Amino acid sequence: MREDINITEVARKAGVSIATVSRVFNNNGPVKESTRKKIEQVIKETGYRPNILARELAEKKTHLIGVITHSILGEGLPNSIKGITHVIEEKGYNLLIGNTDGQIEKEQKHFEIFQSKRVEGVLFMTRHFTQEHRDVIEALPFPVVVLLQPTEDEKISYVAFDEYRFAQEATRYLLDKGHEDFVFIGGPETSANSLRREQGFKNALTSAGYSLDKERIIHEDYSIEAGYEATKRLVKEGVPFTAMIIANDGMAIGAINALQDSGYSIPRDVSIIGLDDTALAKASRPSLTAIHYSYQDLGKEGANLLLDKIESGNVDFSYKVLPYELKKRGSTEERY
Amino acid sequence: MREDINITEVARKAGVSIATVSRVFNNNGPVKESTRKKIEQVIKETGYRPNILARELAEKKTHLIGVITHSILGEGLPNSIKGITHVIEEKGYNLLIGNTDGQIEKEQKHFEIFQSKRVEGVLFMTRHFTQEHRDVIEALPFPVVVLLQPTEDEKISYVAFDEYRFAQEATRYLLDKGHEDFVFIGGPETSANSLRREQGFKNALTSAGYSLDKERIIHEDYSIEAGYEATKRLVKEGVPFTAMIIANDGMAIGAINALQDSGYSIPRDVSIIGLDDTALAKASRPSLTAIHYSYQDLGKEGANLLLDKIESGNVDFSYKVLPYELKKRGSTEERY
DNA sequence: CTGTTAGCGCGTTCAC
DNA sequence: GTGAACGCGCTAACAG
Repeated sequence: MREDINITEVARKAGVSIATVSRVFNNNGPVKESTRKKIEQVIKETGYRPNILARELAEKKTHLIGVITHSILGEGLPNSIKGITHVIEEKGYNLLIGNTDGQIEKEQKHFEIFQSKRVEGVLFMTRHFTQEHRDVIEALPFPVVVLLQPTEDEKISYVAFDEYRFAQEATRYLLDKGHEDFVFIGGPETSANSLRREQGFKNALTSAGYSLDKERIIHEDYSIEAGYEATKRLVKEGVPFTAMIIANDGMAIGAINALQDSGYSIPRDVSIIGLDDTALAKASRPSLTAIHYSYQDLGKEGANLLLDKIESGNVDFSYKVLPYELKKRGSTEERY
Repeated sequence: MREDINITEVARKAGVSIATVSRVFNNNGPVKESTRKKIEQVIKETGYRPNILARELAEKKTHLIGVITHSILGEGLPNSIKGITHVIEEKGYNLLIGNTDGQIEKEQKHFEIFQSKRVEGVLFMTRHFTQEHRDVIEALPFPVVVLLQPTEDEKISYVAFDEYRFAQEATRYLLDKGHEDFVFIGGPETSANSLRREQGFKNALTSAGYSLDKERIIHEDYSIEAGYEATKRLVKEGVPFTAMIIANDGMAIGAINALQDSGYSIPRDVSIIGLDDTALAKASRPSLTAIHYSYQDLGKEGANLLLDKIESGNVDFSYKVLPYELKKRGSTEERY
């Protein structure tokens, strides 16, 4: 482990002033070839790297983007991060990650830390976007783009999926196939997006002239086990149904397994659509018909929007709703 | 969006000197209650947060930990990051992420960027640990802990799993059950850990007195599809086997599906063990017997080791090999 | 209790 | 071509 070295030290070793070292390292201003060589030599020998903190302090630019997220598990966030880094690293920015585990105090705390770190912008993911968030964000000295949630506000830009609409479309797809008895398994009620999916589901049914019993709407925690148990319960209680719309594919896999364990055949007896399409969907037997959307694009679009705000000082409100696609697979199509 | 404000401005508004503001904000040194109140008032009104760059420049501490990783996808990294942040955020450190996509030039580049950013230490994940890495790391002015790879060196500390041994143990488990005809599906040959698993597999067989044909060892890209196709090929070619050891659970799921599609029953006709246990393993039917190990613990242990080096200046070599467990499930046990 | 001042390491004038 | 000196915002040491 070498010692950290600074520009003064390099200048001393090369017998020049720091200004000249700076000129060489940043390749601006004229330097005699011989002194350039000598300085480059010293830089190589010492492994000198300029202290970016000092540079950034002077330039008032940190080239730092923060991401605040409620969860780093699952397929969503890693893909988003991949999309984000792809965009920002190209422009010389680095990524700082703050994980909140869904706790609102931690969200607040990370905004403060990031402000102190002088990040130039933040991409913010949360399960629920509230008035409190709006107030906090508007008081921040850097732009924020919200991911995954419409801000319902003409001020804070966002990039999101149309959760309501794709849930509606998935439901209509099964309605069109003649199904009448539906079950919806959603995520926790604290998830705004799970509620939007539920609304889309309900709307599709009611506008098709059906009414809903309470027992047909269930909330679970997104886990495979929860999907399994909930479905087992439905079977045991004798609730009649031939179609399931399930908020994520983990729970959908659980449902498939539960039904098969109970002697049902899929899709002959029950058709299932997952509103989420991860590796699990393709792995299961039958494979899961699912709504597909790209978290990587979410990250990319969010990062582009944010960089635009940072670099051109654009404070205008804008938003982007990303596309989705219904991937038809074995859980709805006979012999697919 | 508010303006960024600095300590001088706060001092001016409160009619005091910057030293007093500093004392109030950092709660050190004595300050009269009335002036404290006034300063706190101004801080609240202005939303002032100290510029950490300046502080860190003065203190020569950044509280920044870098993670350099070859992939941010899959279950491994997110879990590692969760473990890492859990440890470091408690001590006031933040996480900077650098993704290399497995490209060696990017690894080098990120080490340089991180050095410039004056990170206080780096957790380094790579597919293959080479002499070149050793040289780079030893010239760095901050400690590095390697994750996932033994450094085979008494200098660079690491935390890893015992890939060789658990592959060996998995193989022995099926040997003990009487299997004689094995197939091994590994990851890409550029992955040192995949090779270690392969060695463990081979050793178990040869030390039990069996020899290996080449065709029984296959390398694929870890995807479900690749596992499926490779297995279909084996069946088609009529290679006889009753046991499979597969490097990750994605390919194992592919294998299960391929065998079932070909009319085989698992585990009656073929037993399968995955050397990796993600959500997929429990979701499949039959569920997958797999070697389980914790990436979250990997992150935690790595972070602890690194923080120890950072905070107590401990440069001694040390390493940690994490435990694993064979989770027996349906792909090896009849009616499990 | 409170203010003044010297660095922290760098980029950037402005002279020479 | 090159160097001296200032400023970025803050902490810490010292003075009062």
